Amino acid sequence: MKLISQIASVPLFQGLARKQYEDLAMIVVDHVFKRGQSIFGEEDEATGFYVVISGRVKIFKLSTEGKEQTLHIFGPGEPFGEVAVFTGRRFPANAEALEETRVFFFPRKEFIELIRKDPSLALNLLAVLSQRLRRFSALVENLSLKEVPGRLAAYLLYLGEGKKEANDLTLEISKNQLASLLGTIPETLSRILARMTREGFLESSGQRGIRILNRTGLEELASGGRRLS
Amino acid sequence: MKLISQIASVPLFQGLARKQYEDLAMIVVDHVFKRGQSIFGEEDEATGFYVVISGRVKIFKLSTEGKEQTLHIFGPGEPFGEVAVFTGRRFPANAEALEETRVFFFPRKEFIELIRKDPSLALNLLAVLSQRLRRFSALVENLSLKEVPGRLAAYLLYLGEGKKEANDLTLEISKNQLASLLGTIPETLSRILARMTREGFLESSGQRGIRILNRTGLEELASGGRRLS
DNA sequence: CGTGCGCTTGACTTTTTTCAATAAAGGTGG
DNA sequence: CCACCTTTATTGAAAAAAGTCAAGCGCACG
Repeated sequence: MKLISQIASVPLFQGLARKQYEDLAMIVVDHVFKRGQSIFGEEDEATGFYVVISGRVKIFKLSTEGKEQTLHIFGPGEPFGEVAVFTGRRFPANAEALEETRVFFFPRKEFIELIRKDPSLALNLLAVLSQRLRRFSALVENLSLKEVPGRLAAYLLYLGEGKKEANDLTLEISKNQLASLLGTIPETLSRILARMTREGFLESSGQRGIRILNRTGLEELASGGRRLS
Repeated sequence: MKLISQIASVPLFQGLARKQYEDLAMIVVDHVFKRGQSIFGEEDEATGFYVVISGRVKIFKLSTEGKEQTLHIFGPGEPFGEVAVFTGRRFPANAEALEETRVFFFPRKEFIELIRKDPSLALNLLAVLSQRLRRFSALVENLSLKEVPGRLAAYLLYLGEGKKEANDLTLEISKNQLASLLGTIPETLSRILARMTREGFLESSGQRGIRILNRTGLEELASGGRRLS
C-alpha cells in the first residue's frame, strides 16, 4: 500500500519491522497545507508531531515587536514538533507551510502507545534527537567566536556538513535572518561576504546560493588562525 | 538494597517499575574518580554513558592550541555521555572529575537491551534529551544578541531558570570561560560586569557568585529594549 | 614566601554598528 | 509578460562598541 511505503521512506522510521509500519499507518493523519498556511502556533497544545512528505515548512518565532526569526526550514523526510511531544505540552515556536506541503501527523497519545509496544521506534527517535543535540552544540561553539568573519565561516562549514555537494550551499534563511543568527546586522554581513568574495574564499550565486571556493581558508578563519585583510 | 535506591533517586530513572530498577542494578558499574582524574577523552569509544552520584564532572574540549573550553559541569543526579551512545560511537569531548566523584556507568549494549525490554525507560530518556534540546535552542537565541551586555544579561537569566533562588547565581565556569562562551574576551566581560554593578543591576560576591538586583533591568537588556549608559 | 593564574583597569586600535541613501530581487496584479 | 511595489541586499561616512597590549592586583597552591 502506498501509505506504508511512504512511511517506510522516512529516515526516522528506517529499519522497522513490517508490523510497525502497519501500526504507524493506522494512527497517521495525512494533511495538506497551502502556501502560507499555519500548521501550528507558538503555545498551541502539542498533541502530536509531524513529518514532511513533500513541500517545505518554516519554523519561526515572533519577537515581542512582531519581528519574525526563522529557526529552521524542514523538507521532505524530516520530522518536526517532536520535542514538544516529549517535554512540555506546548509548542515553543510557530510552523507554517512555505509552499503546498503535505505532512503526516502522528498523534501523541497513540504514538507513545506504539513506543510502548515496540521500543525500536524509540531507539530511532533517540538517535535522531541525539544527532540534533550534537549539531546544536557544534553551533553553540561556532557562535562563540568573537569576530563575525569567523562566525560566518564556521556557519558556512556547518551548513555543508554531511552534504554531497558540500561546497554548493543554499541558505535556507534570508541574509537578514542569517545576520541575526550570527549576532550581527545585515550591513555587516553584507560587507563581510563582499570581502570574502574579493579574497576568493567564496562566490555567491543569486540571493541564496553560496559556493565555497577555498574551504581551507574558511577553516582557518573559523579557527581564529587567520583574518580577513 | 542501597544500590537500587540510589538508582531510583536519579531523575532520569524516575517513575520506573521495581523490576526495571533491579535490571538497571544488574548492569550498572560503580566507579569512583579522584579529583583531576579523566573519565573519558575525546574520540574515545563510547561504550556506555554515566550518571553522577556524588561530586562534579567537567565536560570540556581542547582547541588545537591546547586551550580548554568548558562546555558543562554536571552534578549529582545528572547523566552525561548519553548522546554518544545513540549516535556515533565516539565521545565528542572530554570528561574529568573536578573533585572526588562517584559515577554509575551503564554499558551501551546492555542498556539498549533493557530499553528493548521496557520502553518506559526510553520515554524518560526522550524527555531528558528533548528538554536539553529546548534549553540549547534558547541558548542559541541568547548568543545571537548583537551586543555583549545583552548576551551576558540573557545568559545570567538563563542560569537562574528553574532555580529557587533565581537571583543568587553561581557561575559554574571561570569568567575567562564565560567570556569565551559569550563570544567575547575576559577584559570586555570584566568591564561590562563592572558597569552593570555600577548601575545597580547586580552585585558580585566572591569570584563565582553573582546576585541579581534588578531582574527587570536585565530582561530589558536581554531583549534589546535598553542599553547600558 | 614566592609563583602563577585569574581577574581588573587604562590607553590605543580595530571592528562593528548606526544612519542614510541606493540598488536589486521577488512577488503581484493587470 | 511587464510594470509596479515591497522587501531584501549593498555601500559610504561617522559614531560606538569591542578587541589588543600592557601593567598591576589578589588569592590559592605548592
